[in-house]
Amino acid sequence: MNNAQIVARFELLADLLEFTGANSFRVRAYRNAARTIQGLSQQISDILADKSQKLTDLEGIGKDLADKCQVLVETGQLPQLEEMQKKIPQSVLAMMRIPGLGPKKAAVIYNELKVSTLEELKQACEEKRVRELKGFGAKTEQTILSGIDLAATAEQRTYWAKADRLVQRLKEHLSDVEGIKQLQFAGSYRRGKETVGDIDILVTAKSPDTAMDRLNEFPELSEVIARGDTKMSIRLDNNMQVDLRVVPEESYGAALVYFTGSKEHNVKIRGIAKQHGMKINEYGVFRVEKDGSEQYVAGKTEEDVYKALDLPWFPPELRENRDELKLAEKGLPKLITVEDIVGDMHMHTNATDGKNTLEEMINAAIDKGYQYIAITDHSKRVSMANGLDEERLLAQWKEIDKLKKKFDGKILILKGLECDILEKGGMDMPDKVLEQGEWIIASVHYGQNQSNQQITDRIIGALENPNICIVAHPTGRLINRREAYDVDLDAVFQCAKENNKFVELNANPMRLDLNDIHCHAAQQRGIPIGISSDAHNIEGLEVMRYGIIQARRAGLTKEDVVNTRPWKKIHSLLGR
DNA sequence: GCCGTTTTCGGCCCGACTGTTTTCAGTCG
Repeated sequence: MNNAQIVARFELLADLLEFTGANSFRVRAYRNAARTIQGLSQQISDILADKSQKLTDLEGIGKDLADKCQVLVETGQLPQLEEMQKKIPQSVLAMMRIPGLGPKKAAVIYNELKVSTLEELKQACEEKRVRELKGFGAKTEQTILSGIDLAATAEQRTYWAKADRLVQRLKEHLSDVEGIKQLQFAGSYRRGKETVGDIDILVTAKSPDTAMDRLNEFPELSEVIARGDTKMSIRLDNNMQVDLRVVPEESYGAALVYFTGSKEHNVKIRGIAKQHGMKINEYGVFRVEKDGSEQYVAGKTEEDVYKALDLPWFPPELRENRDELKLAEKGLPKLITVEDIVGDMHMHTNATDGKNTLEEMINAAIDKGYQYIAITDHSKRVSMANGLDEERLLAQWKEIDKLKKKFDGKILILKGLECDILEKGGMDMPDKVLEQGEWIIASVHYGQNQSNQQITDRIIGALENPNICIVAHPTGRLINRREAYDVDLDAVFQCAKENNKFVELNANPMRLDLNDIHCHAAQQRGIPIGISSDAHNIEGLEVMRYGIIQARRAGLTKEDVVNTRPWKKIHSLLGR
């Protein structure tokens, strides 16, 4: 049983426990453990097999959950979970996804009305049976009814890049409003998560109503979920929720910390505040006096808030309660920025499935100020993309040799290829050809359903080939669309390290592969990471910034990344 | 269920908003 499967079991158990009204801290313990495991780059089964390691050393995993992990790995089952699943139909849990319906209310509906599916619940609402329950009313019934479809279709988070476009429209809409002083988008958007659930807006304003009235006029608004003195929630036509919060100026920094999250980071710093005899909430940091009174200490800016707790300001991308607090003790890393990037080493032209010509791509790269680019079209196995065979590739490289002269002094153009790793292993191009190139990428496009062993062997085989420089999108996942293929990244990293090879962070917002956790693991092993656009047209070069955000979440600095260096340095990194 | 510079018990972050009550429980972030 792999980590993802263990995580799913623990999450399900947490849901079931919550539904049965278990101690909420116990529920949280399961969720925390699931989170920790999700963030591991090593398999639980490997840790168990390694006598020098202990599961209980992991944060949030004590004796009990360590035992449960072991049982899961060894038997693939968890008796406690089986028990609960027998008692509670899984369809009941879907009710808890309806906005406004939590575990308590869902349990009442299930126990009193014997309703266990969304379909039955809809019927019960329509027959006005729900409003008869104690603690329920006509309004709640209506909320449930309108939320049922949402619960059925929801669960899909929006790509960061798409959320960003919405944020820009909201920013524009709220920009020239008289009375709004400060405005910032917070939440997972600000932390740069690869997907975003909802949009959080924080403002300071003369009166909350100015901001709320303006949001109320947003053209994409479909309904107002709630509106109080300082807080307003709306839903948009695309079902996305937007929360607006208005705070006083002296609380702006504290509120920004609070609403940027993550929840886990906040819980942690609240604990630290307590140790300091202080309290932190969205209004500020307060010293708690012996008589119980509270004294405002800080809150105007984020820097003030962290400083009051003897902490440095954390870039939002690091606020995940992974290891940022430990890092802070020796000084936070200087995270990479998009300005550090001096070249792009993965792009396609109209020779294969790209839209633009060689020269168009080159000129676009010059406009971006790059020192160099690698032209890396597909190899022939990717027939769908009109992949290059030996003859066409050599012709393209000949052309590039000419262009090298033409663009001399302006930009360096590298002869590259995105060469497929064949299903049976081996490269989709003879070595005698590959060795004439300057930057050969290896990637898996076919046979993605193969076993862990097969896929791992294929990638390792590629990295051991002296002509290969880097493995592209190493896990093959497509966010919200396709799971990663079953690959032993530990073994891949090991091989990359031994052979002076690199791994890619593909900046396409649907890929972002490697993800933040894997990039961090590669960094810790000292494997240089190449951040590439994988552009298929000139506009595609712009996705580099999404890769940078992901890299920042991984804690990468300029030094960890391949294409922050001049080409000559990269050449020597490869041991050439 | 986890955790420990208040250390093996007793905490565990904290406040806004809603709907249903008639002072508050539930939900959410």
